[in-house]
Amino acid sequence: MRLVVAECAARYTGRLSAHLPRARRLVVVKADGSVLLHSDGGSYKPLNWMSPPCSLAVGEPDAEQRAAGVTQVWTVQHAKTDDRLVIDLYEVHHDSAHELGVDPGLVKDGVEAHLQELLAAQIGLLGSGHTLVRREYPTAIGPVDILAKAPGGGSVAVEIKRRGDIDGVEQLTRYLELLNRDPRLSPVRGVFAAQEIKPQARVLATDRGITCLVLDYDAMRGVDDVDARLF
Amino acid sequence: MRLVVAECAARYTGRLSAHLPRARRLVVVKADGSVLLHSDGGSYKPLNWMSPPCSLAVGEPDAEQRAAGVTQVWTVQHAKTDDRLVIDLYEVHHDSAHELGVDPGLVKDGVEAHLQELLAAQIGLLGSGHTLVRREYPTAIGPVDILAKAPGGGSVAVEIKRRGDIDGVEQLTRYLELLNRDPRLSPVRGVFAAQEIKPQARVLATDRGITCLVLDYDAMRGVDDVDARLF
DNA sequence: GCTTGAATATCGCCG
DNA sequence: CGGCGATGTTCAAGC
Repeated sequence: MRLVVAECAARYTGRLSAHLPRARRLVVVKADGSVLLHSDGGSYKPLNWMSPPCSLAVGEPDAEQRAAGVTQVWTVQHAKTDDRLVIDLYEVHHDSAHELGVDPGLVKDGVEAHLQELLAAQIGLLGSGHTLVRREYPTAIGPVDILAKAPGGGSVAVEIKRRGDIDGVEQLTRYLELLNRDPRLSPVRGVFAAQEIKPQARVLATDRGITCLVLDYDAMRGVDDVDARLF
Repeated sequence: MRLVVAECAARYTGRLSAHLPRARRLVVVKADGSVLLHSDGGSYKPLNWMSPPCSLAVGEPDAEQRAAGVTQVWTVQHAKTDDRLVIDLYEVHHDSAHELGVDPGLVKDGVEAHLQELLAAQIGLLGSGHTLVRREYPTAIGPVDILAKAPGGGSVAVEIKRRGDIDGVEQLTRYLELLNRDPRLSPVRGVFAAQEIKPQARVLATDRGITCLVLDYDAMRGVDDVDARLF
């Protein structure tokens, strides 16, 4: 990522034509070639930008531009469309480059985390007599969403998804294999819990002796709200 | 505007809950207090952000965070809602501040300018036999969008708008009054061209003997593309 | 000021 | 890869 703070003007052509009069701005050049032009206010949206895939060519100003103070002309061309962003750079106040690496990305823990929280609080949904051991029960291959004790002995491992797909069943299967090696927990039964369980996932789960549990998010929130009002 | 490149992790709560695992990112703090967290890829949208109005408070990490390597904790709180973004900063690789001043902002010369360009290239849309005199034909009260020669003698003045409103008809009327005083051009007929013409504008234009011409932007672009392919 | 609709929308899911 | 819907949407125009 390259960060440039400079006096600049820009012209964009693509779906529309637009231009930015000369002003001091932040120019961000990302590793994928995309470019953002940011002012010191507004929302997260840049004044102008070019989305990837695109390429940046640094050129020389012509005589007229040079006389006006332009030191560099950047042409950012989209690889697939004819979208083009041309930036005239005047005085450059800052210019630095940074290695950032690949980003793990944003994790939205909205619904899934909330479902885990709610199911832990309403552990009886697994069946009468179950007790919570803990959420995010650690194993060598990652934490299990919920681990509970079954009333008749043995344990229950729960994998929670917003949408229950085959991947989730596979994940739970790996956990179960590991957990069942632990004599303090064994036998460990599996519960695949989700707001919506795909037919293929249900077939696979059932075939492996895993119980499917469809979670009614609104109903669970309702119970939670009632609890909250009681205390 | 402050630019920080640092190892960081973040948590956002507001309309949803989300978190960013630790990674090296760009943190932009704008003059209005808004904050952007950018990775080295993706689109112009930040991984996470806080929109203005908001305030940034820099705090100390607690013992546990300090042991994990956190050096600063930034809390960005929205002024009107309970939206909050908390950023844990680990190693800081870059930190600089820049005065940018007020930005004049983006000027969209998109559709109207493009329509003028396209109509000039497809001047036959005014009727068979018309020839272009010039775009932006200068008058004492400003340039007329397009001036053309009519096949039977006389001229045609065209006012182009994206959305044709009464104001545009008034504008064209003023131009026509002026242009008709010029014996080299007279008689000058008026054409009011727009992607969409409001009923009131159409009534006024018709009443004044001005022709209304609805422009099909996509079709005109299509013709333009065909031309481009031929050359 | 509120409401409505477009956006260089972006983003994720589903077929 | 194309289509559809949601977005912490943002943004501008109309009323």
